[in-house]
Amino acid sequence: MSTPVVTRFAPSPTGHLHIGGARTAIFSWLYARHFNGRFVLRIEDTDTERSKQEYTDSILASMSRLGLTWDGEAVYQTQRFDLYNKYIDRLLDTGHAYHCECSPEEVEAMREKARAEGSKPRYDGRCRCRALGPGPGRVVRLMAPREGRVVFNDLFKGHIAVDASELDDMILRRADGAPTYNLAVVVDDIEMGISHVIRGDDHVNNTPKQILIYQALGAGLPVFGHVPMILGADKQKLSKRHGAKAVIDYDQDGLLPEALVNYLARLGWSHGDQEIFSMDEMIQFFDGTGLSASPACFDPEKLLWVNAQHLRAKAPEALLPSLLPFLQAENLPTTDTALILRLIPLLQPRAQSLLDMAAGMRPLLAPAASLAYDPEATAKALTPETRAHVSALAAAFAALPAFDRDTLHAAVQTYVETNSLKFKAVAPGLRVALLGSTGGPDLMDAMSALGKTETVARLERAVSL
RNA sequence: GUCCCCAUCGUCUAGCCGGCCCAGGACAACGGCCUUUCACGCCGUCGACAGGGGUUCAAAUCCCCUUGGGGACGCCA
Repeated sequence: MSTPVVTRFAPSPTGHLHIGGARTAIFSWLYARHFNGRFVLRIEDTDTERSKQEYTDSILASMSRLGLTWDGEAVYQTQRFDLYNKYIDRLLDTGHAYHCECSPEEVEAMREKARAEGSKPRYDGRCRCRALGPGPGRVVRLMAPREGRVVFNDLFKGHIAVDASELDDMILRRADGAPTYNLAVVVDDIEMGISHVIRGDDHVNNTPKQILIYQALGAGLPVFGHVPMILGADKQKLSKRHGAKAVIDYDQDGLLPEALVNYLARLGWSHGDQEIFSMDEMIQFFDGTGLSASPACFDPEKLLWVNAQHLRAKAPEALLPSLLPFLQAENLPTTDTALILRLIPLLQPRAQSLLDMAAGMRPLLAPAASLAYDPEATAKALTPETRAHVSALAAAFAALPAFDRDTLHAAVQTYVETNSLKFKAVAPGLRVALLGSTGGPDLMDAMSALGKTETVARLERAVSL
């Protein structure tokens, strides 16, 4: 009988969900889903200066977009101050916390001094034994043990130990009465029944401090798991400059949510040599093992490749809704969904993103009148001689009983043979006449998808220009 | 400065309770094949165990040191 797994994601709404946060959320979510546990959300909005409702909304929207479903309602820390105060009072009552009247300036001076002496900057605990009561300008501090070691076994990083002398009497309640981060987190994790605290690596140093609070409270410890950070391509901490974009930005780039999740999960985690995972496979395979202990560099190119794999694996019908906005952004007509559905398979092997795909559809979807003919390609491929071939072929196509790729191919083949030509003698002209340039999907596929009327019209129009 | 963590190809990684590894896969790069173009795909090339000490018959795998990297040291979260 093991305890149920409950994990959480606890963003502070001071910005949009960026990929680093998304990745820790992914691991936390995967862990809960893998063990059929619960995954809950907590909004750490106690920094009223920087927290904004629009960011909360944005973060929740990004989570949904990525498919990271959470259980129950999100919890807001600003609504639980009574709870935190109850715990702080309990700590005060049991002698595990005390009031301190040192000013921020005094504490800063202590830190300076410690730094100058070559030790870790910390509060020296001078108010510990003064038995001060509450009062203006006073904070509540934890009566932290001065000796011993705080040790824990990290789910991903293994054994971690910190000497108690490294930790100071951290503030639990600010002078304005508001609880501090570390206190609130511990109280919430206890109250919410979190079994596994899976969070970013930047919190490893908070963990020993928080463990001290658990111990002062006489509460049992959850399992802690710190997932390594993501670094930019230059190995520096990921920032806006290094491509640390928000999840919503990737929507605009035409990335599929499942591809982004796949890439982010695979960054730092592995399951043998497998690169491409469906959401279900990730849930099935992510059991907390296989996660690297070291930071990983974000690679936009591989992300794009992963996206391409997902793009190709997806059914055209499933792709259509996500593609439509990109076509509209390209000012392409989107009313003929049957046509777009026929076009999608032609572009799937040629596009890495929905953005690519929409751009690649331009020569096929744009009205023939607005088709751009590449001057160089036209000059080269549409000579008087090839124009005659295109013209003749257009006539032949018009008479075709069917318009599938095989029929078309046979028609071209017949034309080529009866005129003792090579396939290559007519193909480039046909292509430029049809699409305006030399690149793009298979000719027969393209013509078949466009249909007889449009194809013939395009060909005739091109030779008359 | 102090503390914590980390260290395999340019990047993500497999391997890490030692021998199957003159280190495997993927992205990128480069070359080729396929081909009506562009792609896809396929084949191949380039390319790494940070350095130094140990332990051992045997170390990428265990231990120590050095170096390098990251994180953290708030009345922010």
